[in-house]
Amino acid sequence: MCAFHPWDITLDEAIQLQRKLGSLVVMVNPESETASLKCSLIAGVDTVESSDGTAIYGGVVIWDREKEVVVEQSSARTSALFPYIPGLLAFRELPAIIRALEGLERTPHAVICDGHGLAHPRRFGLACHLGVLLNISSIGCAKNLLTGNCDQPGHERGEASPIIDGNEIIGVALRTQRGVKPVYVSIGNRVSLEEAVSIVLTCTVKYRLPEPIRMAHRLVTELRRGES
DNA sequence: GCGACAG
DNA sequence: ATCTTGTCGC
Repeated sequence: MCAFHPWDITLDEAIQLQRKLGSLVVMVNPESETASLKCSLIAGVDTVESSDGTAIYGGVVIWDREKEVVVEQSSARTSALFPYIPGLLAFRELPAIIRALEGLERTPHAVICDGHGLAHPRRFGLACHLGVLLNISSIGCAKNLLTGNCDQPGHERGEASPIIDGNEIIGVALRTQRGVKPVYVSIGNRVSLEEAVSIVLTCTVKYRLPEPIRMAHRLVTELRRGES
């Protein structure tokens, strides 16, 4: 079982938990900028369901963005205890992700998540949830918007436009490659939005999605193939 | 009430 | 997420 807090809870309890933990998000990197630049180990996490939907495969890959190679990976399989509900994704995916992370020997500088961080109705998406529970730096990198609106960013790699919800900027739409759809980057925990964007950009060498996310996706998909 | 809705 | 073959392009 996972520590931290229960995962087999009701919908109302999950929402209250998000409101409670939301105040613990740290929107800056406590480490110095110079120190963060030296850290090249970035992890990506992802999950996939078993074909019958009763199990979750979680995977994590640590990517060295300087050498551009995978240096470590870990995975886990857990029972699915919570349904997929937009806004409550963390309660379905995090148990498997956390168990996968516990299998790592190295400590990455930051973890990129396949989903939102602050760009969430209650400002507490999966990336925030993971970062707060483990007290680590985390980044949300989603393929679609959940809440808020934004203009289309310029078509060149690196161009971005803010995601606005009400009167606050909750993330950015970021063009990671020329001519591809943008990804939606937001703060998870212990990073600034600027550093989150920088990390995502340095990890998108060739494709739309950050390399650590692509590798983690590949890992869990392969696990399901061989165990279903 | 109606539409939107990460993976 | 998933249903799904070929096909256009580097």
